[in-house]
Amino acid sequence: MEQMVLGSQVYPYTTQTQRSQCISNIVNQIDGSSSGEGSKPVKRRRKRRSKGSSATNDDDVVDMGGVMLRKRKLTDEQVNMLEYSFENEHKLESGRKEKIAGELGLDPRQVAVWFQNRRARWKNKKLEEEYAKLKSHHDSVVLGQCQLESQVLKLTEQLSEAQHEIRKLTERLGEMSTNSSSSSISVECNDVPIEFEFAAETDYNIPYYMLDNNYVHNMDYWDGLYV
DNA sequence: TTGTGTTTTACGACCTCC
DNA sequence: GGAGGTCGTAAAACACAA
Repeated sequence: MEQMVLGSQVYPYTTQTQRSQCISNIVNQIDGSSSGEGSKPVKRRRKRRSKGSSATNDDDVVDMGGVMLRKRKLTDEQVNMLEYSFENEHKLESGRKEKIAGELGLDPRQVAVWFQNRRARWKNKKLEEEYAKLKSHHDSVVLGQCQLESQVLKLTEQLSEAQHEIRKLTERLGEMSTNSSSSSISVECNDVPIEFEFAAETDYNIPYYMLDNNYVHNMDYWDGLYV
């Protein structure tokens, strides 16, 4: 394993990629320490730990040219405890933060950051759940709409066929009425009994139709509406 | 081994509340 | 004004395919 040294700090690396990252980290460190506190507000360079140093416990808090780099990965136990605490209360007041930090051996700032990130993850999850719920509802509405549209199509076809039948019957009745003295005639269309009544002392060419004992439409009115 | 995508930790900027 | 919140993002850590 190769290594680079900056002051008392050692940056180990094994690959060219890691070497480049070591260089990048060192350059960043130098930039950070050399960029003095100028008159205008300067963005402070973020404290990052070096790629080479594996970090799992408090021993990983190292001094990098005056910048303290803390451990990155929390232990499973710490995360479990934080999760448990988060389930009880998503907000983190000062006293609770200090208490958790003390119990877990963490910096209060780390606890605060962990809660901030955890809230963000929780919010994202909630949004995803909400989206899934809305999408499911939307899909079922669309499906219902499709079913209704197909039903409308089917009924429209049936209506058209019925109108066609009625028109043919009317033509036949027109011919028959000239030879008949009856004021009504009963026929069947598609197994549906239809009774035609001719209004007395009125125009024989404008009949009313009874379907299931209900007057439904005048032919011209129907044609005007649906054809 | 390396490139790449995802997750986790950490921070800066800005906002709100007391 | 300070504490603590969100938001956006950097960068390390990690997982995994090629």
